[in-house]
Amino acid sequence: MSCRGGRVNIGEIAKRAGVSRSTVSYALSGKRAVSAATRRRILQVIDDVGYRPNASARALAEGRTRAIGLVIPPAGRRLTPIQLGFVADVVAAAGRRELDVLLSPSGGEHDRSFERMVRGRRVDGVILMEVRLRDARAARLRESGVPFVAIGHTADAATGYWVDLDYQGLVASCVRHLADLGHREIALINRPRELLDSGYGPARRALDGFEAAAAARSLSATASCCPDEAAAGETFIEDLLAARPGVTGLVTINEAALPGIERALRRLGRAVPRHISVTGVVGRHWAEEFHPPLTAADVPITDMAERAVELLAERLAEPGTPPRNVLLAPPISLRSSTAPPP
Amino acid sequence: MSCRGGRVNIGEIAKRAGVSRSTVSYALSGKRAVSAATRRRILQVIDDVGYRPNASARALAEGRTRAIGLVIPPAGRRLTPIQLGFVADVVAAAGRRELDVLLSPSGGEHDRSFERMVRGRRVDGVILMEVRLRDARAARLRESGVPFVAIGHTADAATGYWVDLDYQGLVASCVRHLADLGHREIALINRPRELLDSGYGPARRALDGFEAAAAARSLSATASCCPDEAAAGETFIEDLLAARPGVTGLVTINEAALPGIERALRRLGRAVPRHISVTGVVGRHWAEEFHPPLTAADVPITDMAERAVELLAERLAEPGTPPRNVLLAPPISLRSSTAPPP
DNA sequence: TTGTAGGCGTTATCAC
DNA sequence: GTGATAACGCCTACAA
Repeated sequence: MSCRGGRVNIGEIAKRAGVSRSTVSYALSGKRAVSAATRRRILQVIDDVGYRPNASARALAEGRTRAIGLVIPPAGRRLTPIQLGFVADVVAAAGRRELDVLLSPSGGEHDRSFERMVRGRRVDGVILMEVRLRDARAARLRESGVPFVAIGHTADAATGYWVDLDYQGLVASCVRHLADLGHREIALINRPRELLDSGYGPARRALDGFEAAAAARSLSATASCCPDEAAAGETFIEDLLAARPGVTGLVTINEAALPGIERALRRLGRAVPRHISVTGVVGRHWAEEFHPPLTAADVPITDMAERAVELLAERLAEPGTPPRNVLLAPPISLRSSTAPPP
Repeated sequence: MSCRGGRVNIGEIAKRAGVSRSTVSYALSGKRAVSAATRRRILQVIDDVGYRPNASARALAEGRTRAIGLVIPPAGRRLTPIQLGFVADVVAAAGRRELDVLLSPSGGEHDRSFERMVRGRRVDGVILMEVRLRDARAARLRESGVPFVAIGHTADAATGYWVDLDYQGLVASCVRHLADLGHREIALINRPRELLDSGYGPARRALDGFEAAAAARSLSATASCCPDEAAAGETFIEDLLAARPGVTGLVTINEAALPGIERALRRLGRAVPRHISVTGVVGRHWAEEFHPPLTAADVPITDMAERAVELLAERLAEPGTPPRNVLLAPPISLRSSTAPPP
């Protein structure tokens, strides 16, 4: 294809190929038969001048943009590596389906871009990250009639499209794993309190799963929240072990606190897994960086991104179909951070 | 504004307000005087039905999309937290200017989305992350005539718009800082070798700055590359100190290796900064998470994002102006990881 | 197999 | 101050 990316439009191609504009259009879309000869000629010209249909014009005519929106938490709140990897994976998955991705931070009061996307029909559908049990953005999308897939589910789970991780089941599995090893006193290191209080699903359900499983096995269990930071993880462990020195098993869904947890345990002379076992649900990368590598359920972000895009694409293709959703429960990868208590 | 986000277009608003479509348009854009009364009436209707101009139609008519593209490194290569924070910051900065952001991974062979963006006129301009000294994507944009701002500069620095960090100067400052403290034997921990070899500017210029400054102060200096991973940082330190036990000063621009560096130093019994000093150029977060907090130049991602969007917006507004660029040199934040050598 | 023509929703140029 | 009306570039009946 040549250099001049100038102002070539379909009419120009038609003229050069000696056909009508519709023929060019059909040669490209394949929605009507075009003789092999003309098609070849047209494609040749297109390749020569480096033509590509104008996306805006196409969107206007077709009534769809071939783009999806990805609503991310606002920039202020630092994104966790998991969330950020997810963004990249969504873009990749969408790209495979010839969909472009428009990013919109939201949740703060900069919902301007959110509104632009939604009302301005800039996108055909939306993937909504980090959904709360009751979520204003989800409500907004619903009332605007914009198809969307939520990452995490809302309170009315049955009525929408979503992809989520089975935090409840996974955390319960972790608890049972510890119980099976003989642990009697365990603790949950949850995400920050604000998240839990605002009805953030994973935090909520992790807590539920933890408490239920601990009760079922009659373990002595404490659950508390911890800010998403290494430093916070450090003081968390100090405080925890000061208050409850008998704890021998830790379950965490707070990956960002992990480095601090590791540091504190080492400093306090608690070897993992000899003195204390650690497990939970965290990004694979974090599990592997922990010392010793963490026995944990790895958050399958690439899967989640792929499924979310798939669901959305499906929903766009077949608007009528009943809601579908996906609850992922990745296996717990056995590494070396758990063992029987001392 | 009301709920029905349906198919309202400007004609519908015009009808309800009892005016022509153009009047509605002008009431919104302000490009023509509209009497206070009609304007009020129109805005009232718009607010009632929740109308927003269709972005595609507007783009087609105006000849610009009010969207910019952000070209990120492909998903495969894990994005560093700095890069990821940058994405969020760009989106925020663009949002402030009523610009939407389209994401496109590139560099791998998924250049389809890149081409879609560029040739399909989906965006008015592009921000190109992580530019190489000689960069195919930059060349492509240039020949397509798409305005862009590069993060990092290409070999022909003078001819383009870019925003970059003065790695050369910053690393040199770090070296001089160590020299001033009395260090005589230092080492540079650079980004991965592939990046250096492929002409990745920061790696290249960090090396240059390091060698020049070390030579100027007649320090004994080694520079090597290290993969972007904690584990790699760990073995890096082991190898380095085995080979050159006399090293007392470390300069790094590899933030991802930092946790490993910290672990290795601790395990080898080298206290920071008593036995060994550490400094460099890394994301603020990483500097603060290091123990003890790192004396280092903090990569000013928010600034860089803001300036990049600003430059691009300017370039879009005034196509004729000569290239502008910004070389940021943030101060080195004094924390507590450097001291005179033992 | 191919061409003609109308429409998608805006903005912008004329008139009045 | 305001209203018609022609682009913008593409898609897609409807004809031929």
